[in-house]
Amino acid sequence: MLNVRSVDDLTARARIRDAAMLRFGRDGFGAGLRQVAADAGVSPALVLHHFGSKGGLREACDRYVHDELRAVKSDALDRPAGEVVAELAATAQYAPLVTYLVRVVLDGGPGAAAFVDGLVADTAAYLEHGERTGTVRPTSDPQGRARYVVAGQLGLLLLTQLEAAAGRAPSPTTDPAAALAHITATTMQAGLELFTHGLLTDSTYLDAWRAGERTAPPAREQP
Amino acid sequence: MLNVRSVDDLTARARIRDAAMLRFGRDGFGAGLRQVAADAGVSPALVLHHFGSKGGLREACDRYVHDELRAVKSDALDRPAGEVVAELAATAQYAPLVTYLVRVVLDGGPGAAAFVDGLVADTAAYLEHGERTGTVRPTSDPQGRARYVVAGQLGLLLLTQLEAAAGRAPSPTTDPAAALAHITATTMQAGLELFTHGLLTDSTYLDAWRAGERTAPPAREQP
DNA sequence: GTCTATATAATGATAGAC
DNA sequence: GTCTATCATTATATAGAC
Repeated sequence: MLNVRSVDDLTARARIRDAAMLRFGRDGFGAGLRQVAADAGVSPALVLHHFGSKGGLREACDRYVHDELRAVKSDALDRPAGEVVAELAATAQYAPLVTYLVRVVLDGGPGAAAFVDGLVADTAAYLEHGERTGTVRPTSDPQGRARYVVAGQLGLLLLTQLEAAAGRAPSPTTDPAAALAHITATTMQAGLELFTHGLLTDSTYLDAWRAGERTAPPAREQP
Repeated sequence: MLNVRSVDDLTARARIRDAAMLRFGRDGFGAGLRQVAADAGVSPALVLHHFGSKGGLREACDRYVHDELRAVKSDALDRPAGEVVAELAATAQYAPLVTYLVRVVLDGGPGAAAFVDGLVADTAAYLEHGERTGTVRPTSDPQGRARYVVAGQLGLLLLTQLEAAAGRAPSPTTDPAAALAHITATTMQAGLELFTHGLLTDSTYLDAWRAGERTAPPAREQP
């Protein structure tokens, strides 16, 4: 686990960084330095004194998240990445960190692809471990499957954020625990069913795909 | 189908709108009016003359996409929404429209939630149709399942965009057909396997979840 | 309808006092 | 380290000529 610290005994630099993560996470990287400074209770000039430029501030946030995440990951090597992230997101202390991370992915910068690559690799490793212990089915395309699983989790995160923004679900930044409970309540059942039994009743589509290899599926009149 | 029109015989207003959709879709809504005007080959002032404000321009783009999509949808009522979107995305003429749509969702405005709601509803209806015809398994949570499927497709779209931005995959805006082919090649097999057989070997997790109802899954030592 | 020129506000960034 | 004051640039938006 990481250091649990009170809010007051942070250096101004750390306070600015935290404020930036929260503000960028909520509003995107279009948010202004003045806003970040106000959130941190300092002058705009101090932000640039500590981080040089807006880009520097952003990089500092990226580095911080990266380091924290690596610490958490080494603490949870045998668990699925999605679950660890979900647990983090439900912890008030780490929720802004996850929100920021989602924003980085949504923003689509160069760091985003690398981060997602890491998620896919972790997931692939975890699924392979499941295969060895017999709980996960073997697959002909481990990488593709891991990609699919990660994509699903990212999409779910995106959906949750949209619904929170529309006021239809608890906000992950305001009430992280409630937000996770909401995701769980609305998707766990369906997700487990899908992962247990699949969606289709038989393998005609899969067989057709395998037969035609790289051809479009028989799309026109059935799923 | 919709009107096929040449590029030249568009009114300036339409040319500006198209340029805006493309630019906003590529760069996000932070893109400036000057850039849009330059893309359309007009002066910045003309953009505001026609649309009043940047917000007005954005609303015009939203309306246009909404109308086009409704026309396409009425033309493909019995097909899965994801497939229709994928087909559109692969058509050079409509690719910018899809790119813009993805941007709207990523931006997370009020229209985004409504649009996703529509996708979920369509998917739920389509899956129910599949249940009736016997190709899709019944579920205890149709809405949740539709949400899950839509989330997966959104996540896949997001992943594709990230990889394209990182230069590791063909760009959906530059070469739409190649981009779709790439998605298909990298995920269709794994997706079909997942939808046909699921991911888990047995129903212990599902059973445990159903028994505990609304409790967290037995996460610690297996998927 | 379309332009040039301009107003006004906000942005990131700098200089220098304390 | 932290501030106030200010700069240069860009943003959206307006006024008015053609």
